[in-house]
Formats: sequence, C-alpha cells, structure tokens
Amino acid sequence: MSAPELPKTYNYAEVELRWQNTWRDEDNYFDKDSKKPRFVIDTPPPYPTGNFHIGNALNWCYIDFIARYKRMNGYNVMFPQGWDCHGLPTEVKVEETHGITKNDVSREEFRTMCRDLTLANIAKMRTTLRRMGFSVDWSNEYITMMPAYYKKTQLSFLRMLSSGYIYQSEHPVNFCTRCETAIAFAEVSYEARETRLNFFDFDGIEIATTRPELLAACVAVAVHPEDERYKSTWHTSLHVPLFGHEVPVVVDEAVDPTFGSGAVMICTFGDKQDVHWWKQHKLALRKAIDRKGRMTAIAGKYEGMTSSDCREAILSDMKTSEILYRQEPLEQRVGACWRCKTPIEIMSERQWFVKIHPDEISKAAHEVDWNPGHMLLRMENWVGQMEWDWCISRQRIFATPIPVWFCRSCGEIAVPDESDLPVDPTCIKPAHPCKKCGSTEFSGEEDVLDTWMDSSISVLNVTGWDGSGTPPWFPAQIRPQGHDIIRTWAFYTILRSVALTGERPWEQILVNGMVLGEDGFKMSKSRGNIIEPFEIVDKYGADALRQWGAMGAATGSDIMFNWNDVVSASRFQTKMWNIARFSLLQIEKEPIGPDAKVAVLIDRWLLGKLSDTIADVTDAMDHFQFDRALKTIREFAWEVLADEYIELAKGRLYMGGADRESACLALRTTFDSLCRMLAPFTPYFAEECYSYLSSNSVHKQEWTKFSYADAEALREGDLIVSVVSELRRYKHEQGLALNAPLGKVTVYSGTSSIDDAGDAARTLNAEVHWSNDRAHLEQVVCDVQFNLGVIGPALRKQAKGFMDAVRALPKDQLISPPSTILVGGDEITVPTGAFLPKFAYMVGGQKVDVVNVGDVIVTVQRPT
RNA sequence: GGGCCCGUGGUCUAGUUGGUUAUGACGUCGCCCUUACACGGCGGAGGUCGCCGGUUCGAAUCCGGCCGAGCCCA
Repeated sequence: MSAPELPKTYNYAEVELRWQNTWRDEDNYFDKDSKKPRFVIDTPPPYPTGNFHIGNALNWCYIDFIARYKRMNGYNVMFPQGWDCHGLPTEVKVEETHGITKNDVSREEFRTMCRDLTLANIAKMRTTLRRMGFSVDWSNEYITMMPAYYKKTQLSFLRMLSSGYIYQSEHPVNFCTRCETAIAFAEVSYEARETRLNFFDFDGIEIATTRPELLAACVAVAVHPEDERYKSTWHTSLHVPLFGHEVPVVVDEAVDPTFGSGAVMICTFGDKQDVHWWKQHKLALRKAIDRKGRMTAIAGKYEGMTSSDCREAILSDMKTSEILYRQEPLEQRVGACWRCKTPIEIMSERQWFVKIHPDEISKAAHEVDWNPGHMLLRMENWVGQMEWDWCISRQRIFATPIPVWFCRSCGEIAVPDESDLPVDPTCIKPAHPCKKCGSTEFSGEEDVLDTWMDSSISVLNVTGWDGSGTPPWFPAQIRPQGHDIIRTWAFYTILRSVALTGERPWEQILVNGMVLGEDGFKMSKSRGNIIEPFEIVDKYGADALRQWGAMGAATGSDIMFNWNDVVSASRFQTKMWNIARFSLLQIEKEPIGPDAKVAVLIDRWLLGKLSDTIADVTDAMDHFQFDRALKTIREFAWEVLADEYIELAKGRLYMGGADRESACLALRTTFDSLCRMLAPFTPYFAEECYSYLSSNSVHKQEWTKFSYADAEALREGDLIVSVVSELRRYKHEQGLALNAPLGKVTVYSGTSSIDDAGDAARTLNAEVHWSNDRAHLEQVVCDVQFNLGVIGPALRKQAKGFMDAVRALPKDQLISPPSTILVGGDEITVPTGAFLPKFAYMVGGQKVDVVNVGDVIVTVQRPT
C-alpha cells in the first residue's frame, strides 16, 4: 500500500466527476452467457421531456441501490434504460416550436420533427442519469419510437389480434375533443366543478338535466318502476322539445326517483349510465357532437356550434318557449382528459379494443410479490371495477401505426407478414392480395396505437421476446415504479404478459411514493415548489442526493423533499471522510504483520458490533428497507466507530506494539466493510474511500460477509462504553473538563474481571480498576425496580398486588428475595428476575462518589 | 359516497407478534478548539404519540367511533 495522504476535506465535485470519467459502461453490462443467477429489472421508461425530475430521481435511486447490491451479491444484473417516446405532449411541443399544426405538414414530416425533438431530450436526460451515478446498462437501452422497438409493439398487436384479444368495433369510447382522439378510462381524471341542473318541460313531463345541449341526442326517457308519478307514461312515446323527434319511455330500476324530477332523459351519450341504458334497452344512436366538439347536423339550427354555445342557445330558446321551469346549482365531478383537462365526451366510434379478462389479470397480479403489500389492493380495486375493454386506437400521428389494411372492395382486414415489420400502412401496400376477394386495392389504417401499447411490453423487450413463446429471461425479477401508475403501466403490463406469454411479468414489484415539495404539496410550476435534481447535485453532490432518496422516508411512502436531509447527508460524508483519514493514517503508520490478531477487548467488541450491523443492513437491503439500511450504517459509523470505539482506542493507537496492531486490524476490517456497505448508496464516496485501501473498485467487491461472534466481548465492551459515558456525564455534572484528571476509579462488575488494556484509563484520564468483587460499601436499599416484562406474563391480573406486596417487604428481602409472597391472601411464587433492589451507598472513613452504571457500581476517588 | 394510507417534541421522521426511561435528523440552550473532524465532541431543555371509548395487569402499537390531511376511485 502506497496510498497518498488523504486531502483534509472531501471535495465531492472533484471526486464525483473523476470517478464518473473513470468508470466504464461495460462494467454494468448484463452478460447473456453468464452462469450467475440473473436479476433483470424492468426499469420504467420515462417520457423524454428533457428534464429528469426529482420523482424520477427517487425511483432511480431505489433501482440503483438494488442493482448495485445485487451485483455485489453475485447476480448478473440487467438495469436497462428505456424511453417511452410517443404521445401528445411531444406533438404539442413540436406544433409550438415550429409554429404549425399537425395538418400543415405530411404525417412523415411531422413524425420526423417529433423524433428529432425526442432524441435531443433523451440526450439531456442521459447526462443527468450519468451524473447521478446510476449504474445503467447502456447496452440494453431501448427507444420505443425506433423501428427495433415498435416492430415488437406491432408484432404484439398482431399476436393479440390473431389470438382474439384484440378486436375492432363501434362502441362508445371516451373522447377528448381538443386532442381529437379517443382515450382509455385510465386516462380520464375526474375534476370537481359546479354546474346547473336545468328543470324543463319534456312533452308534459318534468325533466332535470345538466346537459341540455344533448337534447338532439336524446333517445329515450327513463323512469323508476315504483315511481307512481310516471306510471301512466310507461311504454308510450314522447316528443323531444325543440327538436320534435319521438322517443320511448323506458322503465329501469337504476333511475334515482329522488334526484331531480325522477325522470331522466337518456342521450347518446351524456355519461356512462347512458351507455348502460342504451345497451340494455337497445335504443337508437343519435350523434349530436362530432370529434371536434361541434354540433352535428341532427342538431338542426344549432349545427356547427360548440357544445357550450349550443347549451346556452338551447337554454335561451327554452326560456323563450317558456318550457324552462327553473335552474339549480349542482356540484359534480366531470371526467376530463388527464393531459389537457378538457371534459371528455362519450362517443360511439369505430375503434380498436383489447379484451380485458379481469380474472386472469387478478390471478397474475397475485403471483407477484408486492412491496409494500397494500399496493396490491389498488390493483385489485381497479381490476374489480373494469366495465369496458381497453380502447387502444388513437387518432393521432406520433405513435406506433396500427399494422392493418382494409380491402377497398370487400372490407376484409389484411395484416402484414411478421417478417415485414415494422410497417406504416399509410405509406406502403400489403404484400398479398385480399384473402377473401383477391382485390389489391387497400386503405391503410390511419389510427395509431395508445402509447401504453408500447410501454406495456417493456418487460418483454428487455427479457428478449421475439414473438415465440416465453422470452429467455422472463419473468423479470423486479418492477420498480410509482404508485401513480398502478392502474396504467402495471395493469397493462400484467394484461399483456398474460396475453402474450401466459405468465406473470415479474417476480416482485417495488412501489415508490411520490416526491412532495418542501411545503408538503405536490411539486408544480404554479406552486413554485419544484426542486430540480441538478440544483441539489451542484450544491451537495450526487451522493448526498442519493442518501436523501434512501433516508427521506420509508420505502413506498410519499417523501417530502427536505434540504435538511441533504445537508445532514453531506455532513455524514464529511464525518466519514475524517474517520477514513484517521483510520488510514493509523493503518499505514506501520505495516500490519501477517500474524496480527484482534486480541484487545474493545477491538473484539468493535468487530462484534460490526458483525451485528452487517446482519441488520443485509436484512434491510433484502427487504428494500433502504432507510433502515443506511440509518444503521450511519449510526454504526458515527456513534459506535467514531464516538465510542475511536475515542477509546485512540490512546493505544498513539502508542506502539501488539495492542496497537490489534486496533489497526480491527479498524481496517471495519473500514473495508463500511466502504462495501456504502457502495450502493454513495458510489462515488465509497469508491474514493476504498481506493486508498485497495487498487480495485469497491463496486467489483463482494457484499461484505464478515461475521464475528464474541458474546463476552460484546457484553464487557458495552460495560466499558457505558462506564466511560456515565463518567463523562459525571465529569460534566462536577464541572470538570472531559480531559481533566479524575483520580481513582473502581468498577465493581461483580461477575468477572475485565482487561481493557488500559483503554478506559487513557480515555478518562484516570486510574481505572476493574474489580470482580462486590463493592465493599455500606449499601442501603432505597427502592426497588420491577421488571414488568417478567411480572406481567407470569402473574397477569395479580401483577399490581404483587408489586404492592414487594414494596411492603423489609428492605433486606429485596436483595435476597423470598421464594413466595402473600398477595391478597394467596401465597404465590416470586418469578425469577421479577425485581432488583436499588441501592444508595454510604462509605465509612473515606469519601468516594458512587456512580451507577446499570446494576454495576463505580466508585470515584477524586484526587486531593 | 366507497377503498387505501397517514396523524409521534418547533419542523420532518423511526417505531405493530402489546412490556420498564418513545428513535433519529434539523433547530435550540450550556460546556469544551482533547495531535481525524468546531461541517466536531460532551451534556441539557423540549412530546397528553390527533380526540373519545373499549380489550388488557400493561396500549404509540390491538378493536370501535370521531376529527383532520393525502392518494385512488364512483
């Protein structure tokens, strides 16, 4: 070892940059030919906004802790990085920056603009990922908009089409008239708003509606079977006001007779309930609103108006014709597009759907180990209330094309050969004539796929799916993701894995919480509480941010960003750096001989504590309890190693000889294990520390397996530490400086004599005697201390009476307890260890102070 | 309206097979610049563990109700 002296301060900026430039990507590659057990991570592919935000950072911290820990434990780890590119936000951004709309240029030109923007954004985000020290496997990067990936999306579509999972049909779907596309239920968010409930005359019946603009789409009026008010109208028909068309009156139990007037107008479609009634009563279909949100021809004179203009116009006309009775304010929650917040319309359109089989999804979800366990409930709730199938077609451009053509003469569907994928059916023709009629005239499908169709096969992609059965590395070992996308990404992935392979996609799922701002609210531009990862990294370094990720909250809980945590993380590194400087200085002062042994009591104690710490940290890591793991490491390093051990061993280290060597060996063992345990959390810092100990990378080392059992050393070492601690408190109370001479200290440990090699004496600046004798003092029993852990279980209801009886005993019987005692007339056995006497001490002749350390007596004879 | 989660010193937080004095961080107060560290050490103050009731010898922990915050959904 010829390590240079460690700099006085830890310069995170210099160190982190240096190691980032030293590490090689190949070190993190998944080895396809490896015989090691594999550990495949289904990393979430973020949307390439160009900004890797702090929520992503938390998610990736967890992933990187796991990846690094698993590598150190001998696993062949795949930590891939994907990019989920397609979608509306990029289209909107492109329209903005180029000052165009999607219709101003060709589909292909528009896609190119979207691709260029996406690639630039990905480049920015890669920089952040590297700066954070994430050990990503860049040989397994995937970009969903690239042909290599979306051909798999198309392949999965064709497979599910042929196996009957995918079908097309005209069916009511959620439709965003601003985005001009159908959306799935998972993409509907509910917004509270106030509206008006309008009561009006409907051909003699009073009807209450929140959506008068749908009058033209009215196809029936419904009443409750037990509502006497409307019995006479059953199975008659009514004329729709202002429009005049005839609609039937239907009877249905789902009508709430207490809401409004008790009579409901059914429109195609005002809400989900309308869809139910429409199906159940086989009603007509009247489309009053088109894809752009304008009124259609059936709206007559209102044609071309927006729906809100139409609403006002109709209400005004109702007033004019004196059929509007009254209006009442109403709180309601309206389904809206989750991206642009425009209220959705339910429209009947020809769309593509994926069939949902709740039972098989639920079964697979139960075969996955959920962390934390309660997150499975969210999946169960979502799966249990699915009513419609998943609408996967979108009327957009920047997305995976649906690989289908329609025969112009007979309408038959044509699909490409799998070997020809990927295809854009709007640009090329099918390779074969129509199977049904032989025609060669086709129209390509212009609809594209929901972006979740891309990302829901991420696990199939990384596990090596090629369309033939179960992929070679399937299922993945873990899916790390946030709880906000359980009903989308997790749900769709399980669905697709079951549909395409028949199996669960992952063995485990680890769900992380959301990151909240310092004010406790969700981070948002309008609140101005956004903190960017680079801001933290600039000020305190990536390792400090990573520590915040581990310690900020229990895994799975939402976590509030907090500068304090980052500051204390950074301070821990400073402290640890000084521990390293001290340890390495001592270790390197003289070479440690090959026969060196850890022989001194407190050194053995340190190794025993280290061994316990390693066991705790390993257990925490195995259960993804990163907060517990890092906290245990920090407490051990700071308290046990620095404040307790080094303080005690310091004096001995300044001397020479075999006792010094014992300490050096204990220090080196401890420091080595600490570096390894810190490696997953603070990869830069751990690497820098370890580089002074070894020429190898700490990230190539095994997870520490150090184990050391020495119950005697633990017990006696704990006593030494307690004695020193109590005597420090004593000095403080006596107004003495900590290093002031203390005179003669005698510790009456009672059971065994202790050889601490003089550590306590040097630390306390006192003459310390460890006596195995009892203190020859005049003891006076002054009180009794009960052990409720013994008394409670043994005596149950008699515990209180027992304690009263013991208090009433003569004092000498507290020292040697009687075997039985009378409690409320019953003679009961005194349980072993039920209580201990508390002593006060008097000394005849010479004055000594007495300090109690647990049940051990320490006397202090101050220098005169 | 339903489901889930949460409520612990000034702030954030750990802590459930029930057990003596409730964890840590930041802040705060006092003493100490002891040859790794003042970004440090030692010591202290500060809590009706949201409220009420129940089970129990014993409840932050289990049960019921209430109040409050959050998330998901109707």
